[in-house]
Amino acid sequence: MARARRLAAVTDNTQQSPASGPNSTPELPTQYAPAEVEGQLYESWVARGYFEADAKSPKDPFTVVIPPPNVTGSLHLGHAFEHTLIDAVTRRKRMQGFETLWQPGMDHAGIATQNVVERELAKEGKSRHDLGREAFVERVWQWKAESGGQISGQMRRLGDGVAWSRERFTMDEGLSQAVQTIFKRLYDDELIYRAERIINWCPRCLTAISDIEVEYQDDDGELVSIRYGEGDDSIVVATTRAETMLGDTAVAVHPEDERYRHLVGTEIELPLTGRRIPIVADEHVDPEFGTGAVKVTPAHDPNDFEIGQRHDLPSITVLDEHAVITAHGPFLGQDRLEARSAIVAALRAEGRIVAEKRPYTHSVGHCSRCKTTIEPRLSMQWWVKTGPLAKAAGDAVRDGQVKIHPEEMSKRYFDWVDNLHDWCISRQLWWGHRIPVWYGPDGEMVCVGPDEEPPSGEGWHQETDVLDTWFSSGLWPFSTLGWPERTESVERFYPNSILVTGYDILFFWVVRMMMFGIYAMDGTPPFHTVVLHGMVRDQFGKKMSKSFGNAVNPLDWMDAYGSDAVRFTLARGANPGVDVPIGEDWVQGSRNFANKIWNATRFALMNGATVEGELPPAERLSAADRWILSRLNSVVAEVDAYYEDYQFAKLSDALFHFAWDEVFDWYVELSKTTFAKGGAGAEASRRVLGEVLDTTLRLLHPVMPFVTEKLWTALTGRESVVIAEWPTDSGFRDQAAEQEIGTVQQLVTEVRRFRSDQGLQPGQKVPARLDLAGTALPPHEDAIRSLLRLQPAGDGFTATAALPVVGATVELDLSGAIDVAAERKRLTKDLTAAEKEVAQTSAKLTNEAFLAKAPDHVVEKIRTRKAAAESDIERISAQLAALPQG
RNA sequence: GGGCGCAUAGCUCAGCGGUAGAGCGCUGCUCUUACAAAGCAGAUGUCGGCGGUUCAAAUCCGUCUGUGCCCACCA
Repeated sequence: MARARRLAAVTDNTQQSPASGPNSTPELPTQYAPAEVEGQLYESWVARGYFEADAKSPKDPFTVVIPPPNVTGSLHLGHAFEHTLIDAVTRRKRMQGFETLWQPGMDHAGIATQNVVERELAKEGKSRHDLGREAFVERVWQWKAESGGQISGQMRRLGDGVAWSRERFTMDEGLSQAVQTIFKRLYDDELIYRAERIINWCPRCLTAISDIEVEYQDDDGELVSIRYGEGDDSIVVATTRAETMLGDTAVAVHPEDERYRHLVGTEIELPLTGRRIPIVADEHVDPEFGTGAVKVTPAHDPNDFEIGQRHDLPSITVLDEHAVITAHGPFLGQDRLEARSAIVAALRAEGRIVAEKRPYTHSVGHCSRCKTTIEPRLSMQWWVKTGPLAKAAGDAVRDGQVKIHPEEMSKRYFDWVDNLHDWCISRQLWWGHRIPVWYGPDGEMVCVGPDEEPPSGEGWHQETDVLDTWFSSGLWPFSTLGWPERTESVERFYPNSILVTGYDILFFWVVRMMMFGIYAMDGTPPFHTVVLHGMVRDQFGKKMSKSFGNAVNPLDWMDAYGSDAVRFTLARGANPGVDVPIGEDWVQGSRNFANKIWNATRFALMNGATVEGELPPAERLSAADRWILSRLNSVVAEVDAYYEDYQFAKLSDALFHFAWDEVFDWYVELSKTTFAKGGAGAEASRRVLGEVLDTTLRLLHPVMPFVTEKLWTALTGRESVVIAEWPTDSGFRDQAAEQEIGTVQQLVTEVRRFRSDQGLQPGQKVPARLDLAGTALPPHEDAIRSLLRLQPAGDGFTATAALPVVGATVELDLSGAIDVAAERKRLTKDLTAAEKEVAQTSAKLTNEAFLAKAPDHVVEKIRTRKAAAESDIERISAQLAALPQG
């Protein structure tokens, strides 16, 4: 209450010098309340169309697509992070006058979404088969409607400046056309084919998945050694997957292996089956491993499949799609794990287990969606022949058409594209783009383009498989613009300017976009620059996960501290390509920063800061004014350079320190004296303060859009900072002023230190005499006295302390005796440090080798250091001498 | 098995050849007319170990230890 009354009084005092413009009597509370500010602002930006992009605009385009979030749920902190970076970049570009398109949308996320909806159904005790394909897909669309709404609500909350009117979904009519078009084209170019191969099969999802959807983990298995054959002709194989032996069609040994050479070409009996299988020689076998003999199961192991191909072996499938044994006999109908122990038991009964099973840790593939152990399975699937596409995708980066930030990441990119296997694109799912191929009654196969009628008639039916979800997201940079139509948007906004995404989907997504973009768009890669960011982690650098309990819902933090605070924290942690730890304390810190900006702007408004009119010429400005303008322009240049290099942490930090340490802690404090004096000096400072805040708010806007909008419009009375011009460096620099203010800061800090050490309360007024002769400080005497709470030296003034500093002397009259011991201790410590510095620098400056080889500026620097240390010694000695005895 | 990276203040991280930095945390004093979500002052590091290059090394090279990630058809 008391504070509120005091504030009212202050506001009254400033009535005598009102600011011009519509905001001269601002109604800003003393604390920034994000919740009251953020909500309304976003919808007004949307309503005014700031985020929409016009393909007909004469401005240069700047395009970036959203990495489409899966419709499986809600956004997490990682999305908030990614969106903050993209939003910051696009907001700056918009302010710089580009026709800016941030393309929004979502991904249907085939297998992931199907799984989520199947789980929903399971709660009702149903499976998708109870509904049938059509009804199930309908059900997924319903889910999409709900989940998608939630996601767009979160994006609004974050402040994402996306072109909502252009929002797309990978299962849209238009995007589905794009999918069909590219499929048909690839098919006709023989870059898509159908073939029976060993694929990664998930026995729970009941679909094939691609190599990168398999996650390998070390699992504890058991290696058992089994004797095949009888007597001298027997051979012992080692395996972790005994159940697949029912499908063995050979035993392989290394061609050079002396132990088994005599057996190659012979046949032995496969236990439990009565079948006879050949022993073949194959380079793939490692004679050092196990017994040096491998059982070969072409239908259930990728390596064995290849051995089978080389030796023309049959493939016998013994596991069905659920990974249940199909081979007739005692094991029929058993699950793979059940069968494994049953078969080992049966073999033991026959005395064929020669070495007891031993623990063996090996890498086993799991479905990235449901964690079920992958079953390699021979099956008929659709493939993209990646060779030529991947070559082009690699070359585009190699020849510099596409740049990857940070550059070290391009190594990983090359490792990947240069070793790419063909891509299995068919999925045995219901949710997704159905493959546009029709089969005829006589085994015909017709690929149907988007403008063609599918064949009809007796016996024709469409392929039931759908496409891998990454097939459609690979088209995202141009399908969202209306391709395959040659729309104005395609012409204008392709290629995209940049892509911002996590390094974790470099292979999944970026490589696919590169391949498809170059292929579909006549050799033009989809973007010029790829900016890869890290993963959000908790405050200890641990991975965030629901099961570990350290996952954070970004909305909770946005509710508590505001979106700006969350965004600023994330941006401030965003060093290129590395993971970003974030903790609630840090978000609080950012909220404090927002509040600080809020209050500094309140101060400016209460004191009539203005942005109207030309900036006064340098001759009419005080040293403080020139200093802060000089610094401001340096910071503009610095922040701009950081933006061009996607150094979000650096630019945020630079702004944080400039605003808080320089503008708020010094310039604003100095200006209090100026404003109190009034006159032309105050008039000029009001304009300068307005300028500095105006520019600082613009610079901060891309990262902290809400609070800057509220304050900037209050300060300037203009429409919106969203469409304000991005600041440019005017080139104004004033070394002399920077130095002069630096001296003021040094003096003030030194005297404050003394006051603090002497146990003086911060507010306590102290009579003092200032001798500033011979320095540039006289114009700052009032400010110095005010900052240090120094009163004029009255009649009974007796100096009890004399502080020589920066060539000036400050004499203080402390009513009681000063703590001489404390001060002496302090000064002695400083003196020792200074003497050490002199010793070190002197040693360098007398070192012949150093003088001969070090560059001039380094030598000069050392000289300066030595001189500074020497003058410190002089100063401190004088202070020590001036201390009263006792 | 390959490849990449990291070890700097209590915590999380910048710096990457010329006096050790930031945020948070910590200590002390304060409601000093924008802000206690604040102000002022302060403490804190043989920059993982060992060698080497250099006038000069947290920074470059080698090596050891610890640690993280990615890739791989280890039966």
